[in-house]
Amino acid sequence: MTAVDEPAPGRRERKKARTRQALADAALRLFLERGYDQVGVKDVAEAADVSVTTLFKHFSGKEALVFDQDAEQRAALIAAVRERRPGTTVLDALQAHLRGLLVCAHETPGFRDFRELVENTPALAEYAHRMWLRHETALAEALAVELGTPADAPSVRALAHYVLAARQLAGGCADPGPALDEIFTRLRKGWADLAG
Amino acid sequence: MTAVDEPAPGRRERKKARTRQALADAALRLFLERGYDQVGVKDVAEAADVSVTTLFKHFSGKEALVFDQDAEQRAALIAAVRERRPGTTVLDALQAHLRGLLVCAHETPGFRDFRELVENTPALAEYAHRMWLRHETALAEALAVELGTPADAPSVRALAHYVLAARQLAGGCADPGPALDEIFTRLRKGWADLAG
DNA sequence: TTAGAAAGTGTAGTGATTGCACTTTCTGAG
DNA sequence: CTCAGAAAGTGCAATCACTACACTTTCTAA
Repeated sequence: MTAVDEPAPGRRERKKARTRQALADAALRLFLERGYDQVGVKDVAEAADVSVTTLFKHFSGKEALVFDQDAEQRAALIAAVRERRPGTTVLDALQAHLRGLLVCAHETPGFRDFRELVENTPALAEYAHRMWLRHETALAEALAVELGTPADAPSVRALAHYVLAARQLAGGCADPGPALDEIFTRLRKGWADLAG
Repeated sequence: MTAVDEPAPGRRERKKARTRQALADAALRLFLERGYDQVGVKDVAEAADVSVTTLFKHFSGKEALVFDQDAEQRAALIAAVRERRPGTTVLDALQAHLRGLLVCAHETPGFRDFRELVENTPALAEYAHRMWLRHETALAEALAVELGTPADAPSVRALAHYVLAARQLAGGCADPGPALDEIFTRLRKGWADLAG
């Protein structure tokens, strides 16, 4: 939805993107087939028909091969806050957004296997978690703007962190939906003076 | 403070403990001197006068060399909840405990350098964080006992997680003390029905 | 047209971590 | 006391992610 880069694709850029995609695809396929630990970066590179050196020019590490969505994820999160329906509180908007993510992960057929792979591979689970929590600062800034407070206020940073953490917290429960509701209800009480 | 293991030390156990300690000491010294990344496990092993293989029989990885306090840390956390002064709420007790940790890390001269080392070394910072968050389940159980709720209730798990996260949250602020107070005030509001 | 940036390659290396086969050192039952 | 075996320690070779380097092959843009 946020397409701002089509001014001069150039053959070069196209090839580059193609290689990158080939790597990501090969990686996901192999990981799902054999398991993360049973696949070496060498295998991925070979499957994508490039050298290992090239692989590392495109991705910062083995885990990064599976998470190419960082930017989109963050953009969606911030958009959920900034472009919420008028009259909606930020917490309502965030709750809805997180619910969407949970549903997507749990019910979309394609995401199922991916989700399982990540959850059953400690290295990947951690990486995903780290990556997700890295949105904390961005979210805190967005919240600060909406609430009219400084972005480095402890209460705002904490709220941002707690909202993000709510995802894993709810996701780890037997029944994620109600769990998410409960957590957000409590957050609303605690932050009633800032976000209703 | 929790000494329950003196039944049959045996020369063997003693030597084992000594080797372990020698490794931990050598590691901390070298890391502080040269920096974590500038020291190889080989160097540590040599400094402690054992083989690299032996080092890995004692510690699960390079990072673990610096964190030998996992069990004590958890015990202290749980104790802060279970052995709190009568009439004190669990959140009061936890807040006091966390404040103690912050003060200790910031003012005790010996801990200063250690703290800095950990914070300036991504690998260590992450490891410490992971390790700390691993107390979540234990804390949730302790809380559940005190509050008379099931340990896997989302609200309890979330509270445990949020309390633990409060440490880093406050520690990252310019003025940790007030930040901690503010966060706990909000948590108390949100969880008023469970922990006053 | 051509200089140079950018993509890609192969080789060789480092550093953490593991497996294996082995020696040494204690401990506990007989 | 002694001896079998568990546990601690050793050395070596290998794996695996990742990096540095020096090089070739495109493309692009002035």
